[in-house]
Amino acid sequence: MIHADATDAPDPGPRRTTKQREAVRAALASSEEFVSAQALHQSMRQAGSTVGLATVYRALATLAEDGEADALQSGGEALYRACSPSHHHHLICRRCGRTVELEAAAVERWAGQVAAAHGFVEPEHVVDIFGVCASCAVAR
Amino acid sequence: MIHADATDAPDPGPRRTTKQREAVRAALASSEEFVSAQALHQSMRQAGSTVGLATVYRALATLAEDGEADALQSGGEALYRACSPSHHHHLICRRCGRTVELEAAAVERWAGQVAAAHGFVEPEHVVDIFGVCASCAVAR
DNA sequence: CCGCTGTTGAGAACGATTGTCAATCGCATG
DNA sequence: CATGCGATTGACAATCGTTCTCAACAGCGG
Repeated sequence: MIHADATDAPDPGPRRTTKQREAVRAALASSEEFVSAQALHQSMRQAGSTVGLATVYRALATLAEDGEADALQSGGEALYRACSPSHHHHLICRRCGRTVELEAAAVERWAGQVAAAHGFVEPEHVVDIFGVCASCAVAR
Repeated sequence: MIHADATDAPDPGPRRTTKQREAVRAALASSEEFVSAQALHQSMRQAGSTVGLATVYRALATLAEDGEADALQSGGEALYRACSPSHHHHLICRRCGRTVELEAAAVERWAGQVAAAHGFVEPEHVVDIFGVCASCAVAR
């Protein structure tokens, strides 16, 4: 209920290379911002693809699982974005979705220490900053 | 799509004191952990209340809006918890849901500075740590 | 006590996501 | 290169959390 355990999926399983998954990967890579599965599906269809919605959902799930994409929940829907493989956080414009990847060793350390201090193990953390980027700010 | 703007709801509006909203507030206060609207509704019904599900949703939304409850998304559903009015973050057990409120002035400062450094204004941040608490860890 | 409104409960409606299942395709193998 | 197993796909139905609708109801200021 609270949170799925990462150890519940020990087996990434076989993973075939298909046109569809590659197409989703490419479409995702072509977007600088976080996009929803539905939006990605629509833009792929408009670009001539015949990929199915369910396939887009499945592909995004596996990409996120494999660490090739970051996922976040916003406004009741899941948003995805191609991202660098190393651990990082995000600074996201809540108007246009423009995203900056952040490294923050100090925050990592803090999270680990706080968890340990309270007897918690296997700490994971969610750290995202939302704001209005410079260009959106002037456009008001 | 990305994130609702806090300034979109400038008017908290009048807010009447009703038995139902008080009941929801009380039910929420009686839980140490984050609970879903559905779970809260069920426990209230089992306790003899005849409150409607929609009302629970509405009450939780207003409580969160008024800063009397914290909300977070987990596993595709919204979870709520009565919380102290001051700004804080959470350390949450992903097995039992036990929650510790955290103060972290350093993180607040960091978030503000990072946002400013990238030209972002009106920064808000989401910082939560998930882990397995001591008692759940030994129970394995 | 009245009346104006915000609120409620039941159920329908909704939208995002996932499940189902037969057809298809990747890929290792012979 | 032909073959076969099984993962993957696409269309569609189903599910699930949440919100909407609307008539009945209940705070609360006067």
